[in-house]
Amino acid sequence: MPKVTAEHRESRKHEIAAAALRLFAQKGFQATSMADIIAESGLSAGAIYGHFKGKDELIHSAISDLLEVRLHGVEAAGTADPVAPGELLRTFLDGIETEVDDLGLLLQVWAQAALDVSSRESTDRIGSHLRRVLELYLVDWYERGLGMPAHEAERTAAAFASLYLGILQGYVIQNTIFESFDRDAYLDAASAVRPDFTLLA
Amino acid sequence: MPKVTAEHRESRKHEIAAAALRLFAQKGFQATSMADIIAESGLSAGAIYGHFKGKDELIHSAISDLLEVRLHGVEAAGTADPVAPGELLRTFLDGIETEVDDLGLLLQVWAQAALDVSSRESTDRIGSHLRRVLELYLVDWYERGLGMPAHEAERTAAAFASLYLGILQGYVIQNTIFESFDRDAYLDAASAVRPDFTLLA
DNA sequence: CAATAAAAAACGAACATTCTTTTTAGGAGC
DNA sequence: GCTCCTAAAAAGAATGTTCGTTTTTTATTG
Repeated sequence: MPKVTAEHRESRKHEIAAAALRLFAQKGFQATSMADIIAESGLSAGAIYGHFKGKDELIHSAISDLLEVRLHGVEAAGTADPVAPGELLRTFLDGIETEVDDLGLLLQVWAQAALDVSSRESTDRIGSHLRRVLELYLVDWYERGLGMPAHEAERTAAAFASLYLGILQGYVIQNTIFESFDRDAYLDAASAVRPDFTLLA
Repeated sequence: MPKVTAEHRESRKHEIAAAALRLFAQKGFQATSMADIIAESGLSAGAIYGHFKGKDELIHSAISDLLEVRLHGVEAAGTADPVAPGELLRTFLDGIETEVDDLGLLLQVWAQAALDVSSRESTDRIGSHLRRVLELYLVDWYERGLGMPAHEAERTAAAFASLYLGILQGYVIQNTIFESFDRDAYLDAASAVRPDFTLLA
């Protein structure tokens, strides 16, 4: 009686998903055919369908893999010293750019999230998590870095976490689409953002 | 109903493109079939193919229409008094949300722009234009609203225009994907952004 | 240690759809 | 007569999926 290590089976799934993601970054989800994925993975149709019920499941699984990686990258963070928002953004982006080899892939994921509920829930979950982590860093910075009172630091951080997340998303879009995008200038501007606390009361 | 004038022919094209855009917002570009578009437009296959060489041309034409509308909305702006950035963003978003009935459509366009050069060029052109307009408003605000010296106002505006554009893009993404997105909080935070001029020297 | 049996994984040609596009013949308004 | 359209059919290509077969892997037995 043969025994199958569940790990090996899982890693094969991730292998296929990784091959699929490479194509998704180039052609998008729908324009990537099963034949493409079969060729890129170096396997056969039957092999793929042994691991995934169909193309939809493969897409969702690939997206999950991608976002999960992102999530672990964020978890790994955490420092003793408060970090300035500008540096924080740079760290996040460095992480993303090493994990995701083509940032354009994120645009595909967001577009897909706009179309079906399941993708949207995954993306929402990871995005919200990312926002929370950002918020914690900001509280730390406003409190220990700028010397703000605790409850004021929390209020400001809560308000600005979404905004910084938006700035990150804007970076991804412009970096992918705009030919003459100046990453450093963008991040310099992001670093020069100061909350006007009087307006957040 | 049918007329002979070239305008009517053009307006019929826009009609078809508008019908297509409605579907693209729901299902994305590739998953929308010609049969879908034919049904939604209320016309026949022959009519559609009389106006467009094929699906690709229809997609690009529809995207162009969408972005062109956006461009005109921006052009229409221009006020005597300097406008605070926060209010500026609200005005822009109001414009976008009335012109584009489903913001998710923008996510589809950005994803498409990541995939093919032609879409990317269109999107880049419109985006850059939008950025320039933003920049002009910002110069005005920094100079006349905040009383900054001209050349400093220009430098600051140049640096921050991309950032504000990114904030807008982040709004679109989060508004589309995040279930519990708080639009007002996001825009309030955006309004509370103050450039730290010392960091932009 | 080899031989073997059984199960899992992989193959890949074939299949049934679905899709885009073209073509047909005809009708309505100017 | 000219243009724009309809309705339907169908060609031709591409797609997702299935399934009978073959290969590889694994545990057990002689």
